[in-house]
Amino acid sequence: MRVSSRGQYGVRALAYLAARYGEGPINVRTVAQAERLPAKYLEQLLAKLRRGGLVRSSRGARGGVVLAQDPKAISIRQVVSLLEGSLLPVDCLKDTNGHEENCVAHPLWRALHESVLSTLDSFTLADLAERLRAREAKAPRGSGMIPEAELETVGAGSGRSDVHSE
Amino acid sequence: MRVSSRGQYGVRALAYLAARYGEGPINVRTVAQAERLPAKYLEQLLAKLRRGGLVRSSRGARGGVVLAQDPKAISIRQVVSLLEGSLLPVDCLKDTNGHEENCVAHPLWRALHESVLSTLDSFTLADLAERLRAREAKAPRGSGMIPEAELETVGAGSGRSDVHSE
DNA sequence: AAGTTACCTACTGATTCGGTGGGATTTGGA
DNA sequence: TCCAAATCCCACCGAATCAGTAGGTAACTT
Repeated sequence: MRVSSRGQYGVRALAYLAARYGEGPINVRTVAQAERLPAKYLEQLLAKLRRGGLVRSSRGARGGVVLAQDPKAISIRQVVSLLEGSLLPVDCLKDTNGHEENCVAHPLWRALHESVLSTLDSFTLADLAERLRAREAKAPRGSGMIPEAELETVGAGSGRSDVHSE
Repeated sequence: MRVSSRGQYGVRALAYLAARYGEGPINVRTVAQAERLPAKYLEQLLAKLRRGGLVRSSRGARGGVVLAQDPKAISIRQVVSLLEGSLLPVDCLKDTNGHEENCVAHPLWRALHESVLSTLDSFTLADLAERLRAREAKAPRGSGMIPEAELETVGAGSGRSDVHSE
């Protein structure tokens, strides 16, 4: 029941983009450095997310990557699902033709699957962006924690879904 | 977010044992044939489950494997957890020292983890055994005889306690 | 004693994971 | 116009995990 590094990296990268939503394109290397991720690998992950419609990109100088939608509108399920492929815990859930339940533990796996989807649906990029901004405000550069690239004023008005605010 | 074949095989095997709980040792080859699982592989899985205290075994002729507890008292979480190792979706949940949340998405992964555990806790081997018996009654193996002794319903509810922590 | 069964360890082919590397293409700016 | 910056695309690669096999040893029944 692991979430691979693809999923984790992707979530972190998009959370970073979400925290800067509205500021225009950010290039991949910047994201990679800020989140301490391998740049070329992240490039591939973002390409997948672009093909999945979650980000838009522009090439050439001053190009970069931007979220395709408002952070509030992007659930973690969308992100993880694109990077991880199917989230089905077992193959016997595959036949959605609705007739035969081939495996004995079918109700179990189905419950597990829906529980996972439901949880992943209940978080959005806006939730993570909020935490990320809070952390950046708390640990400005120089302190040992998270050296951040540039912390210019993040004035973007964030309407946040307050489901998971703590 | 896959459950490996180890986990699935183990659940099926224990469900089979659960459906025959109280009938004494059943040898591994029988279980393997009934559930269409590779015998030698299943042997390894059951060894793990034995070391984890979920089954007891006896060697030699007429030996075999038996559930160590009432099927109602064994949750699927225990089974999967033993075979799959840690069920933590990501490593940043590892430090249970309760103070530092190192990763930004920590609340997300924690919610995911608990949602998984909760679902896996809510099913027991007795649940699966019931379905298994129902299936066998409906489609008895045509040529080979799978001895289908009727079991009386196992005694009244023992609330399963959450012994298990990660 | 003989046969049956679980136990244990080692090995293995296939697949996935987690990246790297190198180029081609597009774009903005001097 | 030309260069630098950036994404895009694809091939490759070592390491780890997965899903078993194989074979011998120990214990138990008859």
